[in-house]
Amino acid sequence: MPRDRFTDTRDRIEHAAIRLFVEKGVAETTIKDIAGAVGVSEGALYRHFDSKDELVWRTFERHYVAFATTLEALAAKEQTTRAKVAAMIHGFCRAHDEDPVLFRFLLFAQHGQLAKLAPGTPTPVDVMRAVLDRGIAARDIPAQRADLATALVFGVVLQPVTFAAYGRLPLDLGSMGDRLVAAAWAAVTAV
Amino acid sequence: MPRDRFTDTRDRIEHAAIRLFVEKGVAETTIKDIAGAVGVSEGALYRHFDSKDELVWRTFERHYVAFATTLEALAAKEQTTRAKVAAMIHGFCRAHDEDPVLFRFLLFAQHGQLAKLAPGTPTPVDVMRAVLDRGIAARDIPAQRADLATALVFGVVLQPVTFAAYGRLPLDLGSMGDRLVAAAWAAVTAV
Amino acid sequence: MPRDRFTDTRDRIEHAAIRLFVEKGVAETTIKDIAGAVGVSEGALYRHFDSKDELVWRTFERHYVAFATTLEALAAKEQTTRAKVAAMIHGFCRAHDEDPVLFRFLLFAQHGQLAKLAPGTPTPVDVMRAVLDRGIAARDIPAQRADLATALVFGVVLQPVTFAAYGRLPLDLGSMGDRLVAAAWAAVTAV
Amino acid sequence: MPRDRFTDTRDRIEHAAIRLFVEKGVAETTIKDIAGAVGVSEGALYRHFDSKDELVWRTFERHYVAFATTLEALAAKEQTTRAKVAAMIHGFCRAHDEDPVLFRFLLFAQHGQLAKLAPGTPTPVDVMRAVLDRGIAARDIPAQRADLATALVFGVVLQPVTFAAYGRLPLDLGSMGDRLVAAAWAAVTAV
DNA sequence: CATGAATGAGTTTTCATTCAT
DNA sequence: AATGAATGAAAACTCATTCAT
Repeated sequence: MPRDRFTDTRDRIEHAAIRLFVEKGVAETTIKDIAGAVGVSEGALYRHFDSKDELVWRTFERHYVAFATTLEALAAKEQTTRAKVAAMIHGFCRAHDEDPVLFRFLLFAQHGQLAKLAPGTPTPVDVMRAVLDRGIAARDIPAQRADLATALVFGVVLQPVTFAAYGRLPLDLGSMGDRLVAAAWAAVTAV
Repeated sequence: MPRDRFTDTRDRIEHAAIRLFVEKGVAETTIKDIAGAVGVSEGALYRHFDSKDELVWRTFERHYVAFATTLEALAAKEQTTRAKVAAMIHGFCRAHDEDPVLFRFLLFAQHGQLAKLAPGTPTPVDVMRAVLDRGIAARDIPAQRADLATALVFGVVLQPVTFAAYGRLPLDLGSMGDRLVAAAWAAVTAV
Repeated sequence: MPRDRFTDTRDRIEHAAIRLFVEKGVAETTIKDIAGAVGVSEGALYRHFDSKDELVWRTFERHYVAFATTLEALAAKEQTTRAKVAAMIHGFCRAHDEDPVLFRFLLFAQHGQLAKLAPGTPTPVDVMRAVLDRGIAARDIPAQRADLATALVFGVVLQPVTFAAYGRLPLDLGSMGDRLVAAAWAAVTAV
Repeated sequence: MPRDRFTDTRDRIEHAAIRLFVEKGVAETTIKDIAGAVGVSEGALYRHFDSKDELVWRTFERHYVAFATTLEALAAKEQTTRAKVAAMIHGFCRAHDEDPVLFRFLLFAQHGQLAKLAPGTPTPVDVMRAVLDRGIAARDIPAQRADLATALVFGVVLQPVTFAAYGRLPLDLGSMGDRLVAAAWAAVTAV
């Protein structure tokens, strides 16, 4: 039991923290809240994280970068621009549906954290932008500012996540995947 | 006259607060920060607002409701669904360009505040949703969940705001207004 | 009353802190101790000092530099090396006798603080060393390493302070001033 | 051989602790610091010492008393007061040069520990004072307060140690031994 | 004997809010 | 109305010590 408890205390902290961060907000979540949710003392958290800031940041960065990597792999598997975009959008939906709480954390906690990313770190935005940029160069997509195209695709995908978080849409974005792909592609090509 | 000075100070407080809220986050902004930015003492703020929470809430509510009202009026002036949506999107752009900081505050600071709105209060989301819902009923827009359609339009409009906040897009959304209308309409009709 | 209390709260904090630092040690003195001794809340201290470290450092630096300046002035008034040294030693005694607690703070709290002094800052050691160095150059004192001579004079003067702190010697060093001058001079010239 | 390893670990702990105590101060040195420096776990320290306080105290007392005993033996070998004082001062220098870090620990860490010494325990100060006291009685030294004479000798010897710790003097006091003897004797006889 | 996660009591620090002037 | 020192409650963080393995 100690091994098990030991091994995943860090994970349990991260899990509980993410959930609380999404529920109440990062600043509104105290170390006491997290410790209480995990069932350990407050001091125990500091064996696993140097500070609350570090807990937030490490958690954010790890999953954020991992997600960017996942998106990149999904895009790499496809040939056409549309297929790449579709694969990535389905990747967003899958990531969301697998762990909506984590996805919301990445979406809502960005503000303070994005600036801390090391300059060259690839982000989901970068990955999408690169695909769209090449699609524009290849004339798969009408000529336009790549950043705007990226914003349109992200908006089409992420706003439903926000609506789902507020209960305005169901939690399984997967079921809307094809629709979101169609909408995003239409938005991007509607010049 | 005292009224003027009072009003003026109150406005300056609100302005400074909004700016700081957007820059650092609501929880991360202290009364001291705001007082310092305005150039008054900390205690003086309490002549104008009962509490920090009230300052946040009042500021948010006032502008949020006003913006919903503006949107409603813009939509009412138009006849067709598309024209109503277009008018509202241009309304978003205008509101953003006139005061990007305020717009970001309304967009980003929502989390804690939205739940406080009195149940019946009309929000921008409600206004847009009503127009789209009627558009679906009138077959101006293909049959679909009105909430999803609303999310798509909001996503197309608000994500560029986020990108602008991060410097990925220029601050004048107005110049992209027609493009956003086309994109939003394409997204909504791309069933 | 408010004016008075207001004006010297900072001084009262410094006074109480110095006394406690000398009595129990800097690390062993808590903010609570200091606040309790002054009769204010713990939070109140932070209006006057940014942190405990800053309280220690500011207090140390201010008095340490002031004392160096005092010594310099005392030396400047005299012509001969011996007279300069004598004046400084009497300055030490006077400073000690006027406020033994402050003097001990400067003597005992040095360890952590000395390294923080800005590179060029003149210290009592520097002042004494400069006088002795010139004395050696002028052959008023036998040729020797100026640092050693400085150490000898400081040892002769400061060790009695330590003994006084432990109750082995009376608190009025002033009464031993001439003796200390004689001893220091003898030590320095006994090559 | 458990004994050897045990002893060895214990010594390594003591060594590392002393070094850290001198570098950062006793209160500023954590059990974690010491364990890290030794390369063992934190819990392991408690096999060798009951508590941090005990570690500090035991380490201090052992070396402090041993040094007093050494001084006493050195003095006992000599006949005249001057020879006794000279032998002791050379003993100080030798002790310092053999292990400057340990010597500094005994010198600087005293504050909290001196009061814990059992009332009759002979200290270096006592040993020196006894010799000087008898020297005064025998008129080898001019009549004066024995405590002051002791302070002068200690000051002449220990201040160079402090200067060496700060890099103002070289680490081998041995080379200055005769000079320090001459200075100390001059200081004491310069009534 | 060793490990190192966990504890828990303390310590420092923050900050919205109050209040005497 | 304005001031800003002071409060007090809560937050983040530290660390000697314990304990199950």
